[in-house]
Amino acid sequence: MRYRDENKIQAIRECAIEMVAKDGLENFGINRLAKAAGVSPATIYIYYKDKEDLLTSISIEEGIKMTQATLKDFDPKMSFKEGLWVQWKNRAAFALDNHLSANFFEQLRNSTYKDKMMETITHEFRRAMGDYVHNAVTRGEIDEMPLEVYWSVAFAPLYSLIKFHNEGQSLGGRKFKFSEKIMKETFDCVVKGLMK
Amino acid sequence: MRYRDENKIQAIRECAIEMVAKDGLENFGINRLAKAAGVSPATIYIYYKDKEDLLTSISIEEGIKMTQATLKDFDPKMSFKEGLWVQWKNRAAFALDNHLSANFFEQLRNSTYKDKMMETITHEFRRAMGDYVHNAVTRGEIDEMPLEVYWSVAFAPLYSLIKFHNEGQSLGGRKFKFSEKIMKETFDCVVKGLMK
DNA sequence: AAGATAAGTGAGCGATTGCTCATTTTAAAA
DNA sequence: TTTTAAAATGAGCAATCGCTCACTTATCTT
Repeated sequence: MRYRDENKIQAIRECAIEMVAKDGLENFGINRLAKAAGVSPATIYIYYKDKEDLLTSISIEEGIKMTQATLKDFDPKMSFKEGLWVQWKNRAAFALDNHLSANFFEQLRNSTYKDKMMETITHEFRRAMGDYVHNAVTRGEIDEMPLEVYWSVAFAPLYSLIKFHNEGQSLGGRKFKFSEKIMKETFDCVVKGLMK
Repeated sequence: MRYRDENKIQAIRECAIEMVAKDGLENFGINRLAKAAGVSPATIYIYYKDKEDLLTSISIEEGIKMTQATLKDFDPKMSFKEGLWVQWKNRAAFALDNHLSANFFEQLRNSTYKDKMMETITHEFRRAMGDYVHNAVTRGEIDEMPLEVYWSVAFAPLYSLIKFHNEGQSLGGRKFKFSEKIMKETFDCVVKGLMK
């Protein structure tokens, strides 16, 4: 027997993330990836069934990493405001530290691969958020609402800010820069809207 | 001389939008497009310099249509709350009526083509929003904030809701359905957070 | 040392990619 | 009617695509 070379599989994963993030999902290809990772195209098919399997598998792994990072020091029994703030800080820190992963994930989430990848992620999310949101409702901190509405109000603004920052986009004349101060102000705004 | 056949160029545009929306940007190709639109591949290059020019041109056109639709019956002199509500209703109606366009636009906005397309769109947006937001600030309805923060809080939640609806995604067990009632509730939540 | 088994490879398959060019078609201008 | 010039075409180019296979290499068990 011969054991799998963990350096190889890791090189494949990291190169795939970097390529998609930098050149775009539409320019991602197996032959390119093999060359970039320094392996044979055939080697990739030892680890992944096909191109779709590779992309969805990696995006699920990254999604789980992101979810776990977001939930660091988080406890479902926290007050609503404190709990959401912990998640915002964690999520922002992860996106800044791993902006290739974050970009990769965001591209997959807006592609035809989204269905397969989001199954696992949303299940993970729901398991983690269910109790916390329910507690906040029963404590009378927030109104009951569909989880999709909650996500849209509580997280979409943060994701948007991170995107503006990471992609160097700008609506004003000067380039937008993320900062803890801006994040806190935006957070206060969102929490004020959500809480009774 | 021979005149350009407007049916042809329109067929090219509409098929491109449909193909990207349904099969994904990563599966979009010129030869496919030509076959779907019933024209020769070479014909496409009469109207567009290359694949990138085609995608960015169409996305800019659709973006401008979307912006104009969003600003229907909108007046920069409106009160903050009324003005934002008009835009939410318009934007949601457009996305439901033209969900292929909306999906196409969203995919381009999350791809490597985003830089080229967003230049024009954000300029249009800034021209339209500048006065309105400024008025709201001087009237003391909202605090001053970077345009990116404003956009993230005021619009990102709506875009997220529309995506949940159009793409049939779901966080809860049952499928999420958009409705005027849910939109209004979400809107109230957002406005409460933004206004003093 | 020999045998077994899975990891890993490089060449290359058929299909498809973005794009071009020699040619034909069309309709206005002369 | 003839000329003219742009619109439109279909065949097909070089390059690349996703993927496979016959084969070599490494490391375990016997």
